[in-house]
Amino acid sequence: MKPTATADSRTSLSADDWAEAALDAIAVGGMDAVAVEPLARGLGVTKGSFYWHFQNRDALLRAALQLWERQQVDTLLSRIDPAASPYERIVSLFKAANMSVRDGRLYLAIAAAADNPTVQAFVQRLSERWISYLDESYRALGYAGPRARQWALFAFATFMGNLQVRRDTPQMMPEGQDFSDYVKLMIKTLIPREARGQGAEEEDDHPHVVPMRRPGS
Amino acid sequence: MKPTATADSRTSLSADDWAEAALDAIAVGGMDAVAVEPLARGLGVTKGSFYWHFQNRDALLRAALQLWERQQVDTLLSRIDPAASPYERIVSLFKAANMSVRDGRLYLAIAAAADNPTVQAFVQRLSERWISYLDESYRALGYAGPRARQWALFAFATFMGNLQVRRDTPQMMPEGQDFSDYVKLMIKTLIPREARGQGAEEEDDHPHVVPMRRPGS
DNA sequence: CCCTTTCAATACGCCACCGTATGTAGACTC
DNA sequence: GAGTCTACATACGGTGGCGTATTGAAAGGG
Repeated sequence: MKPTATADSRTSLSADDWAEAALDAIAVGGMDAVAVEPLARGLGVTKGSFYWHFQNRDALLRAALQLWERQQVDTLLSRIDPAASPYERIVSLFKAANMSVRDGRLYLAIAAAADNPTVQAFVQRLSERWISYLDESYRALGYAGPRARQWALFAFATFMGNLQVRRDTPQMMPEGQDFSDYVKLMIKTLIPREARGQGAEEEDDHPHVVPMRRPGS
Repeated sequence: MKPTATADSRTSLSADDWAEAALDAIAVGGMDAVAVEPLARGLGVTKGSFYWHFQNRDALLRAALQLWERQQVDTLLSRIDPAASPYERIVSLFKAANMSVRDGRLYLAIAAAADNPTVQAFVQRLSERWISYLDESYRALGYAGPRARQWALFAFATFMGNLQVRRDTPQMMPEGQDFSDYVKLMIKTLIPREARGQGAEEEDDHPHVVPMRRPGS
């Protein structure tokens, strides 16, 4: 697992160690926590070390964001089990979003700084990836283009919103069985019907969610 | 519309002017933008003025948050038309959430600082209010206690997520008719069935799809 | 007219962080 | 065992924001 460059590690630091420390700092204190001297203190060195590895603060930020993007893409790719049904893929994505508290905070903190030109491209690429992944899953569920995109955005927004609620008002989140029910409700609502593996290939305007009889009015 | 204390206003400032300026700054630059000297510059004065109206920066923050809370409660109360159906109330809440870009950014920025002890109480009270409002609406739609609460949280999270997407990756948001369809999809999905309110205008091309039926039917 | 009150300008010390310049201990090189 | 490269430490100047202390000016009140 590598020393991870904790303060007691006596081996010398690498640029990646700084980037990881920066991500940890972002998850806790937001983008402004990427400050050279505090990070150096946390790593048990002085900024003399930092300016050997990086040209300036922004270079560290870019390195951290690249590391973040790689990690995000990895977790996304790890969800792509080719044998899995679209339903399973969306569900596992949903559960991944609720898994690591740190990663959630990290995502939110970075996204919140999307007005920063250094950050913008990363956030856009990542968001696009997630939404595209969802989009494809919904297409595989039989939804036509625009509809699939709408469902994908809907699901993505719900993911993000849950991250937020968990971060900002965790006491609002139900616990235990109630939480399970909550998640199940969202999953059932966001993935209507076709839990079955085979993707329909219909070209209709709206979800071809056939086997639902109309409400008898 | 009151002078709003723009830089050219020659009348002397009030504490409320500072609080409003602080809210504007938060909406644009986050909590850290509540900085005495920059705000003073924006108002066309020096911090000599500020420290006459406030004891310190945190006092301004509290004043701004109180102003924010009042405004939020007002917009919430303005949604409570006693004659409106629960359906209409949720819909109008949903549309209110998509209305003012500034207010959205404001909410997100403040919520993101919920770890700050000064901010925490405000965010919790406000979130609780919104969720309770949704909760009651869902109860009025016939959902039992835990279920109504789950739907309320679900809807709230979706609201927040949409705010985020609009702030961080606005180009992901559909536009024009596609956006309308997107909103309609969310509304139809989040408010299942009981569109009893006669004000519900459904000029939709296909019959109202029943999103889900109780399991084990 | 003076005097108080209100609102603001100016000047100061303090701290945190950025970036640079330079020093330096250890390893490695031959 | 002198040179060189690596990975830091130290010291310095600069910037931006906080808070305080002091001064100033205009308005209204007696």
